[in-house]
Amino acid sequence: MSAELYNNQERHLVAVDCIIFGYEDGELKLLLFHRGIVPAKGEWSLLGGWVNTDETIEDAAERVLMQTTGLKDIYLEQVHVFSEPERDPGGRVISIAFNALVDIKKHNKELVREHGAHWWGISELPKLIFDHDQMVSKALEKLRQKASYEIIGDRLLPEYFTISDLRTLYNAIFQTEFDPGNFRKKMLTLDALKKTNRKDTSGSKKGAFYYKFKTDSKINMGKKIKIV
Amino acid sequence: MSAELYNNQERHLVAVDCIIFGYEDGELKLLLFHRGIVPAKGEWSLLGGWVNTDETIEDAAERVLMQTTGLKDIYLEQVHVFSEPERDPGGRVISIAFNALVDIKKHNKELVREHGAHWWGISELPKLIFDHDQMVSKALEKLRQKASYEIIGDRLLPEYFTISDLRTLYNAIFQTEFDPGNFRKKMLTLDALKKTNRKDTSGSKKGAFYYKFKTDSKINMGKKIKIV
DNA sequence: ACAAAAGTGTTTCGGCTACACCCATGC
DNA sequence: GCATGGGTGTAGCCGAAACACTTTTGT
Repeated sequence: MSAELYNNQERHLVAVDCIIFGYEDGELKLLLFHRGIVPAKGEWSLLGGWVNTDETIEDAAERVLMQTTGLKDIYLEQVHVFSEPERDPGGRVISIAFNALVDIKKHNKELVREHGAHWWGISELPKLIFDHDQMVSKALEKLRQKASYEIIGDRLLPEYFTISDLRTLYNAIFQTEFDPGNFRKKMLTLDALKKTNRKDTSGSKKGAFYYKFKTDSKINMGKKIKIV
Repeated sequence: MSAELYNNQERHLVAVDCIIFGYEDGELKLLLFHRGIVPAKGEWSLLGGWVNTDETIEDAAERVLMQTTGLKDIYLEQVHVFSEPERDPGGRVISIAFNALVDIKKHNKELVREHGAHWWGISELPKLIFDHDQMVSKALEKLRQKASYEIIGDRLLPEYFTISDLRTLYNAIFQTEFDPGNFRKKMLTLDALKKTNRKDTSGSKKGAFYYKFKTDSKINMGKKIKIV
């Protein structure tokens, strides 16, 4: 069993591209980068990086995110593999798209600025290079699906937040307006949130209680996948 | 813009592994292979193949399936990328797992026999090489999710089938017993099936009408992804 | 006649929806 | 007091689940 067993086979460049979601000012946002290398230098793109021999693709995505945003322990999820031979005019690159959910408040703004990055509202994205538009579209689809089955705020919101914050996040994700009363009831029946006794008075005169996620997160939405 | 732009980067072997689902005798089955090359020669594995430079990973999966089973136009869906550096003792191979749904009746049995393949019931699989067990587990999860949102029989069942056939397939997929009456009603409300006037009398004295899928398949199960 | 699967009907239950309606407070 | 968002209550609707019941026909 040597490493040369498969030597007759073609080898490929493998990359990861990260769709970095954040949430700020009631809007779902994506972190995009001015591409620093040819081809398409200077255009907007997702955060990408090469996969090395001694790491998994998840490791690679984590490393690239750490180097660029200073964040660690980021939620990552595979989205889709893009492998059109001509997708990157610079050469044949197989790229795995990853969803990354980050708390905008926490990332290292210096690092990000250095890398020529900018947060864009989900509904006003610029044209992206290559097939990155497709990646974003798949990523959003996946994010919505995920958000349908579990509360995903724990990665996008700060530690303490109000139910209204959570609702506004969901409004942004699904581009709709959820009924405040029904939304609250649904979220509370899931038994994933812990009420604190502090209030946020910035949003209303009455003030809204802060909640936080229970430690055993990963609560599902009760919508069991089930047919018939 | 030359093909040598990215020449400093490490290149990797990229493979596809196909989880080939079929349905026969009321059981969900997987097509497994006696591996023909070292390492792990002779052990059971999924159908795998290398990705070439001039093709997408989907092309590669299609090609491998065609060469091995003689089938074309097979339903394929990406499942997950497996990239542990040590997952294959023969070398660092990044593998993309694909779900393939085939009509067992249609494949080229000669070709398959030549390749030392065998259909295994989903509940009595042998130990598989490498991380192929994990692949199967992810594949099943994905299949169930898919089956929850759309009727998937059109790839696994013959052209004409009874509602009972469809129910038995679903029973096999979800390892449960759906209520015959409720199942029938649910499937018919989806408006995806077309009744014929021929009957299958093999299953009962009364006989059951054959149905076929409406041409515009891809009907979803009415379970809209929706929260609140 | 009877067994056995096909197919229909009925009742109950729980969750979602669409509201109406209090509550607390800053102005 | 009144406007504003926070928070609670409730009636109606709809689909899932459970299960009784009717139909058909080979034996």
